Amino acid sequence: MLSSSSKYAVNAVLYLAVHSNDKNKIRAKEIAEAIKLPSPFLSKLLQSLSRENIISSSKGPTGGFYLTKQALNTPLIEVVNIIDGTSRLEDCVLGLKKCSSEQPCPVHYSVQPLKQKFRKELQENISVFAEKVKNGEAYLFV
Amino acid sequence: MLSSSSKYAVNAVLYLAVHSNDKNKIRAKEIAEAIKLPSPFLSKLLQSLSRENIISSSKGPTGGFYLTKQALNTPLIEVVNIIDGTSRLEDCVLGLKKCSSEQPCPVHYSVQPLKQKFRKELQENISVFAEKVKNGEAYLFV
DNA sequence: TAAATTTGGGACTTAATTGTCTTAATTTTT
DNA sequence: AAAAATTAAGACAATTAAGTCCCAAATTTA
Repeated sequence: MLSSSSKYAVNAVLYLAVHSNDKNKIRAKEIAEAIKLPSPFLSKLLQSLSRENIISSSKGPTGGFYLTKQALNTPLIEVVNIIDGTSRLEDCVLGLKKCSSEQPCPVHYSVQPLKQKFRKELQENISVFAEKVKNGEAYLFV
Repeated sequence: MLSSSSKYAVNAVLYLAVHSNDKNKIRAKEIAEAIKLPSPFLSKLLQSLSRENIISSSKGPTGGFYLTKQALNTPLIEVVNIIDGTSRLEDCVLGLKKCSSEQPCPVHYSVQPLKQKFRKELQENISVFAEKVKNGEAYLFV
C-alpha cells in the first residue's frame, strides 16, 4: 500500500507535528531514535520533504527539522505523494494500463471505491492525526 | 497494494477461469502472450499456484494449465495469499508492529476498515470475477 | 576566527524483487 | 522405443528499493 520509505516519512512527520515548532527544532538523530529507524536513511527522507517544503529545517547547532503552524494544515497524503509518487495509490489494482469505468478490470468496481476512500482519508491535515497522538488516542511507535 | 507478481498471477488465473477447463488446457506461453507478460516468469507463478492446488496442470504435448469446476469456487484472495503472503494486506499501514484497536496508529481508524473491506471483496470466488469477463462487463488486458 | 554541530547532496552498498536460463521429469505421438 | 512438447525446479542475472557513508555548506558558540 505504502512503501517502507513513506511509512517512515509519515511517522517522522507526525512526530514532528507533535513535538516540534519553529522554536523547538528536532535533530534527525533524535527522531530516528524515537521512532526506531536508521538515522541516515531517515535523514534522506526528511531532506526530500524539506526540499519540497512539507517540513522546515535549519542547519548548525540548535538546528534540526520542524513544522510551522501552517505546515500542520498540509494534507497527510502529500507526504506519501512526495516519497512514493501518486501512481502507487492511483493505478489499477491488477496493473492494467487502461483500467477505467469504461474499460474496467474484473476487480475494478469492488476495489476502486475503496482506493478512493483511502486517498480521501489521507487528505486530512497532518494536524488531525497529530491531535490523536497528543490526546493519547493514537500511538506513533511500538 | 499487490505486488507485480500477484497482479500477474490474478490476471493469469482469471484468464484460465475464462478460457480453460479440464478438457481444454492452456500452455504458459499462450497465457503470457494473451496477457502480455514475460513467459518464463509467468511459468514460475503458475507453478507456485499449481503446487498449492489453486490451479491444475499436466505435462507433455496437449498439456498445460487449467481450472477445474471446483477450483472456480476458490476465493480470489487465495491467489494473492500464495504469491504475496497475507501480511502485505494485513499489517499496519504505517508499519507499526503492535497496531490494534487497543493501541492504534494515527491512521488506524481511518484506514483499517477499508483494508478489511478490500480483503472481503477479494474473498469472492474466482468464478464471480471470471463471469464479468465472459459477460463483457470487465476486461483482462489493455 | 576557529571549532563544533547540524542539514544537504551524492556516491556507494546491500537486500529484495523481478525476470531469465538450463536441465530434468512427464506425457503424447509416431 | 524414440522424438517432441510441455511443466517442474532451481541456479543465475538484472533491476529496483532500502540503507550507509563521506564530504560540503551553513550556523552557532566560544
